[in-house]
Amino acid sequence: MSETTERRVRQAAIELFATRGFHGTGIRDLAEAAGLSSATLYHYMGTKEDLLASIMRVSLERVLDNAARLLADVTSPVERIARLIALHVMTHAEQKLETRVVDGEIRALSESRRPEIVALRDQYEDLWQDAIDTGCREGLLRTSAPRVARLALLEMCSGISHWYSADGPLKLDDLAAHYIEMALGALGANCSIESVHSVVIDVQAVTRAP
Amino acid sequence: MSETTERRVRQAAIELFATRGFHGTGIRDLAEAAGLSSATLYHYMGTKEDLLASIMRVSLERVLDNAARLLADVTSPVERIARLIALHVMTHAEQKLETRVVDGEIRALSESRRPEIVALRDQYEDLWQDAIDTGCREGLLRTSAPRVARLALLEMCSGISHWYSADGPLKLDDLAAHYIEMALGALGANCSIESVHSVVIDVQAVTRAP
Amino acid sequence: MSETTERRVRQAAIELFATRGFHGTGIRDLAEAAGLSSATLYHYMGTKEDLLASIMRVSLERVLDNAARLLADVTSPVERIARLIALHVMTHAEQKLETRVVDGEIRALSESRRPEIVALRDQYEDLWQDAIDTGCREGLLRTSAPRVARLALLEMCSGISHWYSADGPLKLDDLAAHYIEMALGALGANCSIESVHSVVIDVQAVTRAP
Amino acid sequence: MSETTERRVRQAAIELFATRGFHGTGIRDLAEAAGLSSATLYHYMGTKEDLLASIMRVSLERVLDNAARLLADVTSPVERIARLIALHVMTHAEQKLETRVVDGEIRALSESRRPEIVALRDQYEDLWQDAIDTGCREGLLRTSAPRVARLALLEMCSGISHWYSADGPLKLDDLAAHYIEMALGALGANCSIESVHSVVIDVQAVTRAP
DNA sequence: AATGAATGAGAGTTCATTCAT
DNA sequence: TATGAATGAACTCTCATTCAT
Repeated sequence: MSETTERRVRQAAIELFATRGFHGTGIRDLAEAAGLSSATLYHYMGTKEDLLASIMRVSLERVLDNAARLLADVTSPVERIARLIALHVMTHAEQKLETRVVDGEIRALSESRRPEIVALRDQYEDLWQDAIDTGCREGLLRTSAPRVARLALLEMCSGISHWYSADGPLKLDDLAAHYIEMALGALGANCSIESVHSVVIDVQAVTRAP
Repeated sequence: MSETTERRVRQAAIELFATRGFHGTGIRDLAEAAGLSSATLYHYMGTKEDLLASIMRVSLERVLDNAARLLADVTSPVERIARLIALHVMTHAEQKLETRVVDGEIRALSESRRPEIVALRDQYEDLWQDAIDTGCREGLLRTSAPRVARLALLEMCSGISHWYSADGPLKLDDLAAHYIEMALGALGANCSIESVHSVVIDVQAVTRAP
Repeated sequence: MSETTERRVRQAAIELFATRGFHGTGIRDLAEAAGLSSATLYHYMGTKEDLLASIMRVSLERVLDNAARLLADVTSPVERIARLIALHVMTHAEQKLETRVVDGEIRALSESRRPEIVALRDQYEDLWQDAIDTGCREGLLRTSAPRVARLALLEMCSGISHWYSADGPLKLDDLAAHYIEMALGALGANCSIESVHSVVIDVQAVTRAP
Repeated sequence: MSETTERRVRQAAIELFATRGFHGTGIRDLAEAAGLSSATLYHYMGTKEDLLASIMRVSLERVLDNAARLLADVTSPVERIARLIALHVMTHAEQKLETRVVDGEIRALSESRRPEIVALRDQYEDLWQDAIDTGCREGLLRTSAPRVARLALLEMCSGISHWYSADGPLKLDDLAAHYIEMALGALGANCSIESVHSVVIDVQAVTRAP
């Protein structure tokens, strides 16, 4: 099974699922975008839903892996949040199509498929929740409803996938720094991170590691 | 043409489009949810896309109207932002299904239909942008990228439509206040709104007016 | 739902399933034979398999009903067998296509559908077995393996559905009489049925009753 | 071309065609059952239909050959019939899958392929017809419609392929004897075959000869 | 106001088969 | 000998929509 053709199929699916939605994407659209006949498509995937689930799984597992590496040995909850924000923003900017699929098409999964993906997503969001809760407990953050804060910040940071462009006026590291500042401001942290930018650089190191 | 039947159709559409997406909703699903045959459906709507566009238009025009009434005579940019946030949050909580359709299904509109709706949405978002820009100009807000701030805050506040429940532990007015605080924190405003709650009350008054 | 159109669909299905087999019959063949588009077909049936199962169920229930009426008040096992044979032969001649479907396409049913139909078939075949067993017990029949006899006779009589033609040289009542003689001969019964033909006439009366 | 692999393919085809039917069997099912890829399959067969026709041809030629050897030098029509019955029953029991394919899938052959196979089958059935006709002419059999008798008996004896099991309570030679008795009974022959069992033994000798 | 009947187009998926390697 | 890759055609079934009643 040609590795590169499979990648082409996945890439085509990511692009189409992201822009037209899963249900808005026909198998023939997919085939055309991948430069294959619709029958050949089925050499490289199971069902259309299999393909969707696989895209989601890979994406979520990658971000979970990156998060684990970024948070290892970091104890300060504010620093942990900052890193999560930077990772999230940069992931949602650099894989904007993929993340839109992950964030937006979970409802398209069948009842039997959904739990696996939702579990991965929850596992990731728990990292956020834990960091926020700890920060509150230690008096470093001020928010009256930590759960709401998590939801609000996740949505805020995910949104970048809807408009980010590498050609835009702001460099991605500046954007990430900006989001860190906004988020910490929203959480009532006195933004005393020595260097917001050093966080961004650490994230870049991890996400570009082999 | 029975007024209430039409409302039932629209309500069914809002529910299904919100939960399954436009392309994920069949005309037969719609008919069943409205308690009609699929043929009868066409007495109360044009095409499926007409119905979607109409739902969006009505929703956007309502929020624009509410915003206009809320901002009339309010000059303080911080107060204006606070009011927009409260309106947005409360609208996205109380009409969570409808707003999910408006926010999430624009891509399902055909090229010819989209501009009208996008124009309404842009008109609404411009209110936010203007308030933020003014606040920055007057030194009341501190944000290095006002456009990014607008996008981030809109996403953050819209997100409530994905999880809000009237049965939840937080009352909506508390939630709105919380969002105002988070947003102003993100914008670097010293949250010197005398009474965040009075804003919320004003919004409630306007959105419940005839 | 037009009664006659539905009948046309069923009749087309019976003809095609009988001559080409269930898997050899496409939904488009079916539609064409019924004079409908393939989409319209689905107004008159569920799935293709639903249609098959329904055809089988109706056919088996009809023959069970006829058998019950024919055997009521008949105690002589030889007479019972004779009646079952006549009914079977005449049914397999007059509904030769339908019976070929019932006899030959059970394997095409899905695992979940098959039990219901098989149960009906078994119920019918039990009537044969009971009559044969009783005849043996009472010394009226001579066969060393009653179960084998039942299987052999059923196959023998069912076969008529593969070649019977109303235009053939033998009238159906003569054929039925012939089969009764062969079967009773095979069972070692001295064919002392006073009048084989009276049995045939009784069967005709029952199968043509409302 | 590995002899044994080809045999595996044929055996897989026989099993699947017999249990699911020709049209119900996919080329991939076939490949899987034979332990090959579907492409490799085509080294060992022509088209799917070629394979079916070949299976039928081989089977029919074998039974014709066996019949010829069994009937050589046998002049008594009753003895000839008995031998044909025993051969038929034993063949349909020992090659139950193969014979089900031959008997049941002729309709799956294309118009151009069918005549050849039908000719072989007719050649075989003519042996039966001739024996029955001769028996009638010589007054040894009593049947009013010899053609019907042939059809009925063939069906009766073929049926064994649908239920025979080597593990069943009856040994095959007893079964064959039973069928001979039933058939001769049906034909009105006073079953004065000195030894039905000697017929069975002769058949076994012939069918197991090289 | 309401619907059964109808349909062309298209959905996702599998078909039998070929061919370069 | 064996197979991954490929495909046009076909599969069953659903789509959004129309129309006569």
